[in-house]
Amino acid sequence: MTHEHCMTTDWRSFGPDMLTPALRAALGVFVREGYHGTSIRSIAGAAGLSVPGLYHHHRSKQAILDAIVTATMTEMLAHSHAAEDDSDGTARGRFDNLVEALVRFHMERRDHAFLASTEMRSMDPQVLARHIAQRDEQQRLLEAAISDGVADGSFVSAYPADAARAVSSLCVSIATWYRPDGPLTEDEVIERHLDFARRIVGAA
Amino acid sequence: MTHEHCMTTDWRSFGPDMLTPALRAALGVFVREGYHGTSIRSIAGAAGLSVPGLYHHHRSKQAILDAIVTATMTEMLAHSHAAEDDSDGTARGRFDNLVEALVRFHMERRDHAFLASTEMRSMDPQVLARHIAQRDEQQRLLEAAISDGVADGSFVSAYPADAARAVSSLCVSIATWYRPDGPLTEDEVIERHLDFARRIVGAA
Amino acid sequence: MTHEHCMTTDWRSFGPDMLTPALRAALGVFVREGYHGTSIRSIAGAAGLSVPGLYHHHRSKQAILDAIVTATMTEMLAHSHAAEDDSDGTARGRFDNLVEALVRFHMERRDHAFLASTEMRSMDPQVLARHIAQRDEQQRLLEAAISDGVADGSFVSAYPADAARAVSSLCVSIATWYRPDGPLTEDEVIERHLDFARRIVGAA
Amino acid sequence: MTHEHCMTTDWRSFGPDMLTPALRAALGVFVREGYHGTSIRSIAGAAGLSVPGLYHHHRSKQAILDAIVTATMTEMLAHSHAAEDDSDGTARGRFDNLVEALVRFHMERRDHAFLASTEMRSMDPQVLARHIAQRDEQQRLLEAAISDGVADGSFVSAYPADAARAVSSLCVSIATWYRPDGPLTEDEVIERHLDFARRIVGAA
DNA sequence: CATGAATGAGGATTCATTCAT
DNA sequence: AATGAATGAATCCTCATTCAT
Repeated sequence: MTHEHCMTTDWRSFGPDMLTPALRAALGVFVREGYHGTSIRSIAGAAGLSVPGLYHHHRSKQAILDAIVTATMTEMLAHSHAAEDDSDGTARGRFDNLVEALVRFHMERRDHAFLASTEMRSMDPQVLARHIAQRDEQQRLLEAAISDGVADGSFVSAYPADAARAVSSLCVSIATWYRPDGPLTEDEVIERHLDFARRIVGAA
Repeated sequence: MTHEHCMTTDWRSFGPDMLTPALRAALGVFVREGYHGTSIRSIAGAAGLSVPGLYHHHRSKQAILDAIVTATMTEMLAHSHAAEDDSDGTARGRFDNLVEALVRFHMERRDHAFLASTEMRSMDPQVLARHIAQRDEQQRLLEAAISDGVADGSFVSAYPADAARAVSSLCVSIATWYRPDGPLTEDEVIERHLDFARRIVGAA
Repeated sequence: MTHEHCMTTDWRSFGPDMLTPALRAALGVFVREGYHGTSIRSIAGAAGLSVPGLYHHHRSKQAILDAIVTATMTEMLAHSHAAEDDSDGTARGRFDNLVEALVRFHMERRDHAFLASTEMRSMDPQVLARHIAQRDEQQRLLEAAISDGVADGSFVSAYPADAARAVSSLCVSIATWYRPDGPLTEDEVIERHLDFARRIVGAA
Repeated sequence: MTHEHCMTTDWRSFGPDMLTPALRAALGVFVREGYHGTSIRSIAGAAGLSVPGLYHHHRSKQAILDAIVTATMTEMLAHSHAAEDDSDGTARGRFDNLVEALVRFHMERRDHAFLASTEMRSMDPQVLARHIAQRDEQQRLLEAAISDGVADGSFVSAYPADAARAVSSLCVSIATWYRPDGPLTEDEVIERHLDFARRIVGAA
């Protein structure tokens, strides 16, 4: 299965994110205090910048949120596409890779994913619209793999769309509780959630 | 299975919640704008009170959040206990009823549950501690049913604790997307999520 | 020396003041927190009354201050007049008694005197005017005794009015530091300040 | 008598104080209305600043009080030390200079001194502690001069510590009534209070 | 890019006071 | 006289944002 997306083989590994230091600092504060609980001054402080210095890089607080969320969703989609492209092309292969990519992303980009799923109500309409569009694209990948699997008999589900949402919700929720220094290794989390996901779709 | 809990048969039905009008108004604004995005003025406005009128009933914004969250978690636990008490006592019966109770609660008390799971970072340490204690009690009910089911062969799961968290996350996420006027009826949501939950724990 | 004032022989002894319990409670809070730093609610609390209960007795916060200050100054003047009436009528005798009365008053009615001298800037013009009138009457008693003493050679002072103010200031300042449980007994304080006062006016 | 203190010869003259315009404006309002009776808005208005403009310079209302009081006490101590250093070293010389310095300070820095002695109950514990420490240092200078004078026979007093407090109170009270446009010139006030002070300590 | 200064608008909270009961 | 409920105005302080340097 080939595609126009890059990163075909690298979707399992995560380097540093694509955020500028200022955005990374903002992310940390946003996650800890919430968007509205965060002041521009505390972002600037965390970034080691003066307030006007921060404004030199970003037009507004909302633009900072936008930049983080967009970069996050873009990276998540890139990993998902790469994972699917890297699969054997079967419904089961695509599903497994998509789930693994989602699980990995919500561990490796825990804060990013948490912010994106948690601050939707703080996004300006335009920003929110773009975010939802990207989230929906992600959702469609999963739904397609499940529907195809149901069609060819690999999966057994009476309501594939709901199953897709359930699997997706499950993966997203990982960002809520996973800690790198917690009791579970990354591989254990992947293994268990792949198991849960396969069960939800009734994989043989 | 009988118990000291009340509401033994009523756990499937939900009347109006136990919130005062002011708290109910606050809940609405909190859900729409977030705790920090909500001003006391807008709460008072939504409640049809003047600002000092609101303060007459509640000591602070945080106390309002506390009152809502505590009432919510208390009601959720009451329903869960009643559901379990109302079961046939088998692991499967207890699990089914607990899941159904959770699903119902996250539909019928969508805003309440959404707020409780979404504003943990806005809670003062003391409030947060009580919230977590109640959430943990809920989680233990589910875990016990699953573990018992695994022990007696009703369920098949290599990691019951993680399965309990997965089922719980799934139910909680319902509050994120369910709408009473959406495409799915309550009964459909219950049926499908019971199905997902049973699959996750490998019910026969 | 006889006069129309009562309490001729009792000016050395102080029973409970003439304040109602509510006013006494208010006095305590005013002294501790200052007039503007004190809320009606804290006065009501200290008095064991509800807020409307307090308003039943007193028209406003300012009326409370007025009642305390007026009662205080009236009592002080009564003691001063009684002390003078009780003297042998000589300049020296009147001066000694007046100073002793002042010193006693600023120890026995410490809070009252402290408030009266400290919250002049918080008094409404009308209240302030009455307060100043009473303070001036007090001052005149002292000045007259000193002037008479200078005239008859009992005292030696080139500027009796300034000496009167100095003696008065000295007595008033006692309310700032004197504590009943402090190192000095009342009699010691009286003895020493009588000494200082006599020296200031150059008593033989 | 030489010392490490500066201003050895200048202790009789007062230029503009060391306060910033904002602090000077605050001082005026504080003296007129009292600390608790003064709003940040009125300080900002008096200073020709917006409210946040004022906060740009000072962290809080209490910090403004602190800055004024600390500057005041520091200047008073500097003048007292300089006055003592400038004396002939005898108990009488030191006493005279200290009293003159105190009297001058309470005329030239009337508002400053009035605020410092009047708003002690409005100071936060930390601020209050520093203020008291500086006030005590001032008091010790006076006490030492008096004790030395009693020891060498220059003064006659049975209770030097109380005499020191009396002299000090007398000087402080000047800030309460002195007005530059009043009936007494500075020199007259100095002359008279030096006379009172010397009499209190029984100077020959 | 940093600094320092500035601001209108708004944040949560409390004020003195009133009134129906 | 007490209670509970209410309120307009004001409290201290912080917000996101801007501009001159």
